Amino acid sequence: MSSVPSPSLDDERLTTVGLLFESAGGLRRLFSTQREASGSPTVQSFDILIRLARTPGGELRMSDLATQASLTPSGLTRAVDRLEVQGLVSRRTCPEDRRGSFAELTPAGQEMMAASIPDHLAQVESILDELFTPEEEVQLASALRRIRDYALEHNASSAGDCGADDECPA
Amino acid sequence: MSSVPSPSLDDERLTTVGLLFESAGGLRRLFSTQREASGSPTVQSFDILIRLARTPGGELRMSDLATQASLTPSGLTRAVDRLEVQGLVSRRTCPEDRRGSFAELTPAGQEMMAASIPDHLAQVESILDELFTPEEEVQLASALRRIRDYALEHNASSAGDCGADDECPA
DNA sequence: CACATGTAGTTGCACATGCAACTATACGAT
DNA sequence: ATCGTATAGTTGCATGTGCAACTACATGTG
Repeated sequence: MSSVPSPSLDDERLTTVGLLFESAGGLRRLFSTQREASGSPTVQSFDILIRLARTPGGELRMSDLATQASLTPSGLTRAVDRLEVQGLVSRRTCPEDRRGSFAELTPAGQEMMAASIPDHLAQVESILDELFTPEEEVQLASALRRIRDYALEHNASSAGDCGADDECPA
Repeated sequence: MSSVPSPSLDDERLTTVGLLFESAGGLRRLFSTQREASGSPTVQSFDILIRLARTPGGELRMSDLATQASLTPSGLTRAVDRLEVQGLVSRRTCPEDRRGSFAELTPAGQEMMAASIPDHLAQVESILDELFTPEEEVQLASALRRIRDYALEHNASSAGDCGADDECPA
């Protein structure tokens, strides 16, 4: 019991999980590099901005945004603070529930995203096209969605609600 | 051009990338929660420890470890510092290249991992078994591996070498 | 209505991380 | 041998993040 017996240490499952972290981290870094070159916002900012841009109404509740961006409420507050200082995002108090706020892109934020997204999309497409067939892409997305939903459910704070971006087009 | 025209904003590719980040982040949080309960080390520490534990010789070059853990050399130095203070890891200067160091588990670190891994593995298995068929699991691992390798190659610093854990059993 | 309980978001503080600059060692050319 | 360049790893500094405590509002119960 004193020398790691490596019984199932090389279990494929651990590898899979390790790969998930590595691939996400690696991709994040990759985007980061490319983004620096473009003078665009930081990756974590971009991750927030793009989720706002992709939301039909252009605005999202702080808590939903936090979930989607894998941030705690605290982390999101600061992140939105920064974006607000940069003039890319603004807060709007929710009329029906005055505790809550919406975050929405300002016109400047919309312009910024309109300018940044094409490059990002091109990079993403280039990567996925090189690595996967369309069919594999669908399978991958499906698998990842299952993991995300599982995590959402089990990290559960206000689960069951509507934490998912893609399932919640309304 | 001033109002995000959402031309291809809902492109499935962006969703896939978003899902990758969300699933990794969600899973990380999930492990974090469970780990807290067990009094085990932090998730990021655990990520480092498990990669050491799973390496045949039980030791890894700092730079390789940094790559695998998605950390910069700087970040890894601090992380290993902390683990060294806790007595779980020790540094060993590489005899052939006195610039480099190996990080290796101390006996205490080995015990800690031997105690922690079963729980972790059980959790991972429970998740994967619930979400995927064995076949899907293989496909997922393959897809993630391709992404990781792509990122490794294109983030390239000392690529071509041997940055991958699974391909490099030696 | 008054009060207890729950939820959305924000702030203090501690910590982990990245970037840039630095040290020490290795490798190649003259 | 000596020098110049490249690589492995470490440190100063600034920043981003999480946790816990807090405020403001909402909702249910008497």
